Amino acid sequence: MSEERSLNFIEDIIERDLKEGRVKSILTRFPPEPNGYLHIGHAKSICLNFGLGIKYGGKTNLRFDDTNPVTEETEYVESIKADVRWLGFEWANEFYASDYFEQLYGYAEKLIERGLAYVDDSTSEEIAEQKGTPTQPGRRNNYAERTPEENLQLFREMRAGTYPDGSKVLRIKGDMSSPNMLMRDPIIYRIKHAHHHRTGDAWCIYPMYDFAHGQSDSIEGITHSICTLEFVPHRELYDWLIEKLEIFPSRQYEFARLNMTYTVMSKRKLLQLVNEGNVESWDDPRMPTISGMRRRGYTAKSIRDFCDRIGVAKRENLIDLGLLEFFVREDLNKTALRRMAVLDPVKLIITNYEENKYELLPSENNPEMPEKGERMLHFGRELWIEREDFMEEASKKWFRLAPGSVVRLKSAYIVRCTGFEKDESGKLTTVMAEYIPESKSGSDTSGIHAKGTIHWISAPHAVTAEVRLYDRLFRVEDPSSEEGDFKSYINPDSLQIISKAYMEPDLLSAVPGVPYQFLRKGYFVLDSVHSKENHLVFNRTVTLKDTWAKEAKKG
RNA sequence: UGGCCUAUAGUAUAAUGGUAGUACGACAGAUUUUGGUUCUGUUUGUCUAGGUUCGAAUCCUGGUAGGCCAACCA
Repeated sequence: MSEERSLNFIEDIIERDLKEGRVKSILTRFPPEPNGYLHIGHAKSICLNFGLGIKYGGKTNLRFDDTNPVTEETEYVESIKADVRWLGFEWANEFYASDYFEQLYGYAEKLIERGLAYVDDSTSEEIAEQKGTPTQPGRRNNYAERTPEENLQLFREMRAGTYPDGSKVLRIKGDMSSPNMLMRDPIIYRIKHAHHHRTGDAWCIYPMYDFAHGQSDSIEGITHSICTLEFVPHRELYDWLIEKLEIFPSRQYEFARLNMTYTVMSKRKLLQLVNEGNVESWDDPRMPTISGMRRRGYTAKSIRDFCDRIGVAKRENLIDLGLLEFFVREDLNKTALRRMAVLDPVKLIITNYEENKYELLPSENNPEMPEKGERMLHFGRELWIEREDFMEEASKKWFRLAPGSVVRLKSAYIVRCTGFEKDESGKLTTVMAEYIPESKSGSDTSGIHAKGTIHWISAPHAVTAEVRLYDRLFRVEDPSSEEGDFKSYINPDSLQIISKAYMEPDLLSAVPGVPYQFLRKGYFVLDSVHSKENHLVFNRTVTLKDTWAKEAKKG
């Protein structure tokens, strides 16, 4: 799989750092905020960070960036850990920014003592107003004149809980006329009398991202701190703080985040879809979340291969959902057991086959893996076939059933269609055919060539199950870039429920996570949420490539 | 109207001053008891204008286009 490929720009940097001895070994980290579920964009970051650790014989930490107690929950921590593990990665250490609160507080006092930070009593509106604009410099207020002693006392009182939320902040004494807005005296501590999922009520002041992330990197000795492009402006502050604090010089590098067609990739928007009931949950199989994809039947390998292939660069991108599907099919084709299932059933009567007689016919479990063996299928007079496999008036390109046509029933006999019946409304109810006894699969002596092969299931032996077919969540390629509310571009037909499909009886023993290919219909997996012992529910992971559908569309 | 980041086939990504390549897609064909798989072939590209150089996708300058930055979010 991993044939030699050229390096991405981060690998270039790492190889140079290793070669020139700037670092002896590398240490990366995956640093999610536990305020939501991980999505495929995070998978790119996970594969990058952990992949680099593995590739260069280094290590990777999992660090929760839990500096904002009001948005973070233990539930998210657990789901994130499960998702990273499921993707196939193991972290060297599990850390939390909150582990470092005491140390970070010490750093802050150090800055105050050196006159590099001050306590500001302004409101957030005043601070914003004084900040200026990208084209106009900001101005500093009188609070910036406070002495280190004064600041130290105020900051200690902030920590002690003397002041209410929003009444004071600690700011860096930066450069109010910097073209980089982030350097204009950024806030590094704010007062929040809130319960933290790990530190409980021990703290009422919390560090901001810029005073936690880089410092955590340094504390852990992270050599290469890899983040997404929107943090580019933060790098100047990241480096400034390392220099002033005289701590381990981690370095930040930025890459372009993943965007994919027909979905959205921001936690805020995904949360909205969940909260407003557009999807069932974070792990709805239509969601671009890791948990949603897992439930849908995407494999960890296919996601890793995808992340590998899309590469790492600094250019904005919008990747075709079809590429992910390609890797899903590629993996599943090799591993999924073949089964027959009829989703939209119509009776097929083999008129010259004896009533109440059945025979058992073998069929391969996976043509890609002969060692997976065969299972036996019941064949008899009454079968279920797919409604779309019959056409009353067919063109010469039609290989399936039509009056007079000849097709192979997969792993069974060749049949010749002799007739059909419709109900009063004109809906097809039954197809009639005669089988050719000497055309039996494996020992075909009929000399007849059938152009098409269709799947089927013995009517008396079939079990029923619910099947859920999914389509893209949005009607447009890039919902976030369209006019107006992104939710107005939701695809109303993203979920189709088939309440009664017929399938092979051994599917009764299916378990979530084990993929099947329903012949000619796609890859399916048992749904981990809705499936019950007496009510099977299968999710369609992805369709098979369908060149016929494309041909038919051409007219 | 400031600063920063970016620009290579339809979509991604490589070529690190020296033959523009790879994957997906599309198209055509072969194989096939899944209109699947597999195999073969074809197709399409360096944003623009200058400059440096024997030689530029690559370096420089201007332009154009897209993205990011004015949260007590991360």
